[in-house]
Amino acid sequence: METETEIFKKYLNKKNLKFTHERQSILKEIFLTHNHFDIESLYERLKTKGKNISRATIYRTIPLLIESNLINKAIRYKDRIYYEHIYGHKSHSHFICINCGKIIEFENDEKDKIIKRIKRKYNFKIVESKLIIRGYCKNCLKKEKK
Amino acid sequence: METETEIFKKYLNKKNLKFTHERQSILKEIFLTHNHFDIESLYERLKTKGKNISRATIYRTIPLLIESNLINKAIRYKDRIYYEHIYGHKSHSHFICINCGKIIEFENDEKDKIIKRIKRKYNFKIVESKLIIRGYCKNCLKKEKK
DNA sequence: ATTGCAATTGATATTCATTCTCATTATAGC
DNA sequence: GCTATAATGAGAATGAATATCAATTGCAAT
Ligand SMILES: [Mn+2]
Ligand SMILES: [Mn+2]
Ligand SMILES: [Zn+2]
Ligand SMILES: [Zn+2]
Repeated sequence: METETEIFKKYLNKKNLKFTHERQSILKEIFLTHNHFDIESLYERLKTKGKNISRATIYRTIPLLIESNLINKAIRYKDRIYYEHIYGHKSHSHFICINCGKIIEFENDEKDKIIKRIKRKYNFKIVESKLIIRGYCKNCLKKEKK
Repeated sequence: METETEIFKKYLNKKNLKFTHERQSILKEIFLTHNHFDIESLYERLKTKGKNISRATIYRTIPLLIESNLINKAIRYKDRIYYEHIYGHKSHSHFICINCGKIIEFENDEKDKIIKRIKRKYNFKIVESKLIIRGYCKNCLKKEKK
């Protein structure tokens, strides 16, 4: 199985783009843990580690990682986009708690069936599909009752 | 079957809010046709008809209509939110063409099944759920080939 | 009809994520 | 190392959405 770095390098090469230190640091930081992340927190995490990479560079790198099929937009919450790894992870959907922001992933093989049917029926070229559930998590419901 | 106006009035009443001319005009314009719409185009449509209602008022009225279960957020495209009627319309999902913005609605009873299962399994209180497909429509694919 | 008062409005300022600009610097192939 | 081209950082710009606030309106009680 190829490493994330190999995949990213291959992609950049194909597009005549460069594997800069900044892109390397961003890639490394993102794949350090398997968490949903947003740009601002990624920026802060890098800063903490002494990597003063500008927000602009991060914003410019994200689409490249998406194009490389390494990450994806997972969900939008409070005007921020949360991304996630997809390389090496089974496809899944998300529930997000409107109150506390907690994200729960769940399997849904049925979704792929729906997508396939729609694709056949309408002759679309599908780029992405998402099933998102918004609501209140167990914890937040408990608190509310008090 | 109650009219949209009756429903909206009832909701406003319950919340001690007022059925103003502005809110009436916005409601009327929205339910004039069954189309997905965004705030800016709604603002323009009202203007054309001599209703100079400020954007602020429209932005403030939309959440009230959502709370009344008359409309809903349908899809996000190019940084704009597109809304749609839900009152009197069967639940459905959306495909949107990334190239031309065309929206196609499709039935998906399976979605409700998924949602119910997830709800049971995790004890969520579900507020909304969406299945969205992004890609290229037939027309845009045809053009691309040339 | 008048009053009183909370709700509403419009104009404008503000916020905030994201994108753009551009002068300076780094990368990679020769 | 040299060169062409891509990339970067700093800060400005954008644009949808929200907040502010003085002036206005709706409506229920008199
Ligand atoms: Mn996930
Ligand atoms: Mn629709
Ligand atoms: Zn929660
Ligand atoms: Zn199209």
